[in-house]
Amino acid sequence: MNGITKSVIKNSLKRIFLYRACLARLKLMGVEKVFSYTLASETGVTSDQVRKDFSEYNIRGNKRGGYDINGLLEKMEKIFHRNKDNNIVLIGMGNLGLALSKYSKFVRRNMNVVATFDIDPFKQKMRSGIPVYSMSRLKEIIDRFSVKVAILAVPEISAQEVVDELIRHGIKGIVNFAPVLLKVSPDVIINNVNLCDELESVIYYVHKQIKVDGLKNLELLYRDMKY
Amino acid sequence: MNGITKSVIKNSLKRIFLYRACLARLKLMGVEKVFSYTLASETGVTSDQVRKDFSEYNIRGNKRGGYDINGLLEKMEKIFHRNKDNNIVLIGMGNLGLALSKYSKFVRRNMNVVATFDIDPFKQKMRSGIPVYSMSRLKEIIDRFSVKVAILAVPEISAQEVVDELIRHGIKGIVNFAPVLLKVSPDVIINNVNLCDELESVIYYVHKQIKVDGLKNLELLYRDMKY
DNA sequence: CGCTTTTTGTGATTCCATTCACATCAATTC
DNA sequence: GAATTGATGTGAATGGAATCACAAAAAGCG
Ligand SMILES: NC(=O)c1ccc[n+]([C@@H]2O[C@H](COP(=O)([O-])OP(=O)(O)OC[C@H]3O[C@@H](n4cnc5c(N)ncnc54)[C@H](O)[C@@H]3O)[C@@H](O)[C@H]2O)c1
Ligand SMILES: NC(=O)c1ccc[n+]([C@@H]2O[C@H](COP(=O)([O-])OP(=O)(O)OC[C@H]3O[C@@H](n4cnc5c(N)ncnc54)[C@H](O)[C@@H]3O)[C@@H](O)[C@H]2O)c1
Repeated sequence: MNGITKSVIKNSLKRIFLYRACLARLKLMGVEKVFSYTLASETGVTSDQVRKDFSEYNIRGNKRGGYDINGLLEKMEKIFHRNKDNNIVLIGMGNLGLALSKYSKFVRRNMNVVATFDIDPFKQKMRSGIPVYSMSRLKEIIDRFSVKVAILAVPEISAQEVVDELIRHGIKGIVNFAPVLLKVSPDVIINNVNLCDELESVIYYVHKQIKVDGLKNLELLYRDMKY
Repeated sequence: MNGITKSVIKNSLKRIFLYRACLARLKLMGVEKVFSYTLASETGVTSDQVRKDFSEYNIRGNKRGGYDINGLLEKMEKIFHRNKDNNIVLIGMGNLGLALSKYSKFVRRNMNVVATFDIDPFKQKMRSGIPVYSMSRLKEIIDRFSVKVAILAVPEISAQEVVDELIRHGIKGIVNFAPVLLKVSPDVIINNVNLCDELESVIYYVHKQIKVDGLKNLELLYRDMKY
C-alpha cells in the first residue's frame, strides 16, 4: 500500500474524448459521416493525429468514405464501457462535493453517483438530490452497487486516510481533488485534479506571454530604427 | 479571433508545482535543506528529473550541499509572480462557480478572486463572501483591478460569447470549466478543465487494469497447470 | 472494367521529454 | 592541503509521441 502515484492519463485518450464530444454535436446537427480532417479542424489537431489516435484504439473507418458517425460513437461507447452503467461514490459533501453531486453531465455519460458520504452529521441530513451517508455505510454501498471508482473531495488532511479506507473496500480508481499526493499501491488508478495549479499555470503563461509580446514590440521597434 | 485552443501546460511546470507543495510542507516541519532525491522520492519522480526541471527554470542549488528550502521557495515565488498579487475574475456563480469562489487556497497563493459575475439577477443578490456583479460591470472591474485572468464556470452554451467579451475587455488567460473548445486568438492562454473526461479516464483505466489483472491470474493458473 | 480521385491506415521520420552518465564542484577527512 | 566523498548540473543517449509520406482501398466516371 505505498508508492506515490502520478496520474498517467494519455493525451491520445483525452483527444478521443474531444473527438467524441465533437461527433455527438455533429450527430445532433443531423450529420452522418465525417472525414478525419473535419474532426481535426473542429478539435484543433491535425488529421494525421486523428487517424493515428483512432488506429491506437482500433477504430477504423471506410477508405474514401470517411467515418460513419453512429458507428464511431458506438465503437467509442464500447471502448469506454459506456454501454454498462458505471457506479461512482463521492466522498466529502463540502463546497466542491456539493457542486459535483449536482452536475448532470456525469449521468448523461452513464456515470452515476449512487451515493455521497460525509463525516459531518449535519451534512448527512441534506435531503435534496443524492443521499448523503455516514462513512460507516461505505462498505455496504460499495458492495451493493459494485462501485469501483470514487471522487474524493475531502480536505487535504483527511485525504490519505479516506483513500486507504476506500481501497480496503475495493475501490480501484479515484479522482482526487485534494492537493496531496496519495500513497497507494500501483494497481490503483489515481487522477489528481489540482485546480490551484491549473489556475496558477495560466497566470504563469500569461505573464510569460506578456513578456514575449513586449519583446516582439521591442524587436519591431528595433527593426523600424534600422530602416 | 479564431483558432481552436488546446491547453498547453508543460509537464515540467506541473512537476515544479509538486516540488513547491512538497517544499512548503517540509518547511513547516522545520526542514531547511533538501537534496534532489529527497524531493524526488516525495513526489514520485526521479532525482534526475528534479534537477533537469530545476535547470529548465534556472533554479540552482549548492553542489554537494543540496538546496536551501527558503531560497528555493523564494526563487519559485519570483518565477510564478507570487510576489505580486494576481487578480482574477470568476464568471458564472452556479454550482461550480460558488464552490470555487469559496475556495481559500487561491487566496493563500496570492490569487485573489476580486469579483464574480453572473447574468442571473437573483445570483447578484448574494451577500456572503465575494460580490456578485452583473455582466455590465465587467469592464469596469477588469480595468480597476488590472485583471488578466478569468475563471469560466458558465454553461456550455454561453461559454464562447462570454469568452469573446472577456477578451474584448483585456483578459489574457482563462481556466475554462465548460466542456467546449473555445475559439480564441493564439495569444490568449486557455486551460480547459473537463471534469467529466477526468472521471471517464479513470473508469477507462480501471476497466483496463481489471482486464490485465485477469490475464495475469490466467497466466498464473496456466503456469500452475504446467508443473 | 479500368482509370482517376479521394481518403484511410500505418511504417518511417522527426521532434521533444525523460533518463543516463559523468564532469564539476563543495564539503569533509586525514 | 591533498584525497575522498557526495551532491549538482548538463551534454548525450534513449524512448515515446507527433508528423510525414505514401501504399492501399473504396468510390466515381467514362
Ligand atoms: N472548493 C473548491 O472549489 C475546491 C477547489 C479545488 C480543490 N478543492 C479541494 O477539494 C477538497 C474539498 O474542498 P471543499 O472546499 O469542498 O472543502 P469543504 O471543507 O467545504 O468540504 C470538505 C467536506 O469533507 C468532509 N470531510 C472531512 N473529513 C472527512 C472524512 N474523513 N471523511 C468524510 N468526509 C470528510 C467535511 O465534513 C466537509 O463536508 C479539499 O481538499 C480542497 O482543497 C476544493
Ligand atoms: N457543477 C459541476 O460540478 C461542474 C463540473 C464540471 C464542469 N462543470 C461545468 O461548469 C459550468 C458551470 O456548471 P454549473 O453546474 O455551475 O452550472 P450552473 O447552471 O449551476 O451555473 C451556471 C451559472 O452561469 C450563469 N450564466 C449563464 N449564462 C451566463 C452568461 N452569459 N454570463 C454570465 N453568467 C451566466 C447562470 O446564471 C448560472 O448561475 C458548466 O459549463 C458545466 O458544464 C460543472
